Amino acid sequence: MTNKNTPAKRDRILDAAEALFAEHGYDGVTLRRIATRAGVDVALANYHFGKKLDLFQAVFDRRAQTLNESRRDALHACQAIAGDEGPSVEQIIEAFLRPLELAQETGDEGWRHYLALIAYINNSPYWGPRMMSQLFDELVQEFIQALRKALPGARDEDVYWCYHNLSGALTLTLANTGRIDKLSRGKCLSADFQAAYDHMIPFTAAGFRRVCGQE
Amino acid sequence: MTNKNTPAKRDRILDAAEALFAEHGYDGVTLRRIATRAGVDVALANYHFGKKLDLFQAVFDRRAQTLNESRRDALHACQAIAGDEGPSVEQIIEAFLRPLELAQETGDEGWRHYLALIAYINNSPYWGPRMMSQLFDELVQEFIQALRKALPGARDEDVYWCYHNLSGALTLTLANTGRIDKLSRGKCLSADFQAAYDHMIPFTAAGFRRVCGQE
DNA sequence: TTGCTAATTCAACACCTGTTGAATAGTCTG
DNA sequence: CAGACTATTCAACAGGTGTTGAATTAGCAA
Repeated sequence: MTNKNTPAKRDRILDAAEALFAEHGYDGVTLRRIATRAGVDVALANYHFGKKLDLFQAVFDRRAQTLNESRRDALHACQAIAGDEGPSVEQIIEAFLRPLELAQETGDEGWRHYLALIAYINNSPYWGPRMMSQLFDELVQEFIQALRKALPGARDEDVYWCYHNLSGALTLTLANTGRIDKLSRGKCLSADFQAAYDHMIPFTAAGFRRVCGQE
Repeated sequence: MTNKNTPAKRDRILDAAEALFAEHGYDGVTLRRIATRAGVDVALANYHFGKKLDLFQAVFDRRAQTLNESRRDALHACQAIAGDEGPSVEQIIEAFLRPLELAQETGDEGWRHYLALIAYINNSPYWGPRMMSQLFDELVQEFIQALRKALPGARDEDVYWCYHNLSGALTLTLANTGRIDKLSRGKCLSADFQAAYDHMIPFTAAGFRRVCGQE
């Protein structure tokens, strides 16, 4: 009988690469380090995924669909409840953020690493433009569309700049650098994602309303 | 006579390293690429700065004092104008952000690269905790102190989480990834820092007020 | 068992990495 | 001019890099 306690080596490679890429970036990680962490020979990564860049892409792809689905479900759910006039800014942002919190709280470290990887890619002038759009833009546009409806009369560019601020606050949260821990001398913990979102939602919602003239 | 049109090679190394580190990160840049861009032999970086890590630190250090001074001046100036009750949240955030805009608009590309480098470091789970505090925490605490005064009765942790959101929005702006250009189909340009700050100031100020119960 | 195929390891390649010590050129002082 | 010191290049090192083809093992069908 095959041992199903430890995941297959292919998955262990993805897990190891995910964690290491998230912390050190693409160039900061060596295939040998990934292989060692996965308990596997170097050549196996190549056999399963091809070049290093393809492995990077595979890690990035793996959880994207799941994440998009739960976010889309959350958006549609709050739209269904809200009825004709549509959900409020707060409800939309909540649908945008809470699925991430849920993923982070599963006890599965993989999701935490994956979201930190997204933060790395999104903040990188090199990777950001190359990789983010292909997987996330379509859904983001849906959220922005919903926000526009919740902010009648808002100028398009204002909505985009507001989303940019939201995206930045989220990105730094996902990166999970522990800097707020030091600044606040332990009063805030960057690993406490619930607290982060509890503050981020009213913070950004108020920003949207103010900039888009709805107060 | 020595040619003072082209800067000394030592400075050219710093400039090249600054630009490349900002775009590709520490591990994504090779000393040979830096040397080539600077028009200089590989060994010269070592002669002037020692190890690669020391060069990285030297790049990070070079403009920090200048930046901190202009930010501190801006804060003290708005405090002097405001008098006893202190400046408003908007004025404090303005003092926090505008010096960056000025640096970015000098035509000197160096400052743009430097601020992108800060974004890279700040968002990195590896470098962030190791490098940000030493140069920037003292002044940041001064700003947070001013914000506390402008938000009487606010809970400390709320102020820190709000600052975290501000810091995230700023970081993504400095990274200058061009993603908002694509999302907005050209309506917004991530290179347009003035527009970014014009939106970020009211956005984050409204967030502070809402979360800290001042509305 | 014998095959067959996919999964995995082994061994090695050509190349690139950061770093260094010696050699050369440049600059200023006396 | 000689001398001294700094700045810069040259040449090379030991070790690490991604990648590959052949060899080995495991899993399963007939």
